[in-house]
Amino acid sequence: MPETLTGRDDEARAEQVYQLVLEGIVAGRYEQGVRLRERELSELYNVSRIPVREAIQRLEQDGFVETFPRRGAVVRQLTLADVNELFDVRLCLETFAARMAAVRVAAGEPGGRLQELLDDTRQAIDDGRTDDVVRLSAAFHAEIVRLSGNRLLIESVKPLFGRMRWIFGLAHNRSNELQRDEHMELCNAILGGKADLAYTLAYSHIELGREPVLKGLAETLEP
Amino acid sequence: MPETLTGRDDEARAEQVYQLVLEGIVAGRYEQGVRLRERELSELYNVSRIPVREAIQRLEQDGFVETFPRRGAVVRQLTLADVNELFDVRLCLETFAARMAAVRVAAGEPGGRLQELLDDTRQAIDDGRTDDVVRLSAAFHAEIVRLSGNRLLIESVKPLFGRMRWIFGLAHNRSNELQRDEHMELCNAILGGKADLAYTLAYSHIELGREPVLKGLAETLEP
DNA sequence: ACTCTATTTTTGGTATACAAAAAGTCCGGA
DNA sequence: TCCGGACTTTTTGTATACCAAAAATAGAGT
Repeated sequence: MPETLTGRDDEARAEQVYQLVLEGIVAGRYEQGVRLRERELSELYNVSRIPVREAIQRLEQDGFVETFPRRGAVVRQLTLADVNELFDVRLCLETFAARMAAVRVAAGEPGGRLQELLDDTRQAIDDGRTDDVVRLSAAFHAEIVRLSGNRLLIESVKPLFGRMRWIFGLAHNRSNELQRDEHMELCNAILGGKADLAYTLAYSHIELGREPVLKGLAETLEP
Repeated sequence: MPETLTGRDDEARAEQVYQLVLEGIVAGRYEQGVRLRERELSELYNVSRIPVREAIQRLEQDGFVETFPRRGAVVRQLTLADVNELFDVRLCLETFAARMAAVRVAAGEPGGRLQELLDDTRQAIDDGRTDDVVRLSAAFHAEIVRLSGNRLLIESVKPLFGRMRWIFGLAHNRSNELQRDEHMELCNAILGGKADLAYTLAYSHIELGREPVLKGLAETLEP
């Protein structure tokens, strides 16, 4: 097992445990429905139960596990309804973020790393680095939210992005090329300060992602 | 001090500590900027540090305290920017909830306790029970979100409502009468299945609440 | 008054213990 | 064989005691 708290352990233990377990869940090493026992994890990662509890608590907030009183934590079972709900909430928040980002850019705020992320994605696609494409794509969405300037929005969206990452691990997505094109259009709208256009483009871009993910997940769920 | 874990303490200690501290913050007993020391709280409430830590962690997620590594938790300082951000995110999520609630009612789902809450508010206003009016008003908003049927949305909105309660404790609101009229219109739109109208009414109702709260808070912040 | 140092507090973490609730196991009877 | 209840084991939630290291505070010297 490659997952031990190696090297400098002067970092926050709870944070490390959180990351490791999260990685395990997203990568599918912890299958859905599996119980996460405190002692088990604390022995596996060589920490006491306290950081483990803290990590589990955070995993629960972020929607990866479900806990039951006196029964502990279980890796959540993702349903199609969950995915639909996730896309609906993303539509609410990310379209607003796109509009606000455009408004702020129009008002003179810097455009952040938007263009840069887009260029990097281009490179990653050309090089066939699929993992990087996914990561950069997610970073693009996160950057838009960051550009909205609304800290509460950023905070509210964070758990949604975590879930997206998880879902993408289970259900593959549509063409990276198509997505990048949409990102480019959206990027131009935001950097051009065109708020309504940014809103519309963000809406259709997110909505276009729904069906493929639902289909992909449906296959994984019922083989 | 009336705040000790009295009676049957067979309930979750962490939950009780959370509630008690939260109550203290909302009621203004813990002023903004005050440090929340683990030992202090554990002695005050007669529990060990573990439930206290868990409670503080949850208070942080819900936006009531801020924690700094090795320095612990501090009651957050609410700024006007925070209030604006909160209203913006509420506009995103609650208007969507109102629309969805109307759609679902139109599709035959039950209308929940919406009408009932409205009637109770009427009574509370007539009786001059101001606290109940505020509580019922908040419950009305929560009920709309619940009727949206989106569990992720419900979850995402919960911390926002907690913050609203806090803010209303600091800055008083506009006329209960006016608000109730708006609630009534919104209720009718939802129960009538008029999705677009529900959306519009929810939007203006929330937006109308912004200025008074900002003004009220500005006075409290700078006396 | 102001800065630098020494002392005390406080956090984040470990280890251990224990009651009570779940979960798991076993056994006898239909 | 299958079922249901009694018994045993696990696991959580919490308490207590303790520690290193960082932060806050007090103190001393200029």
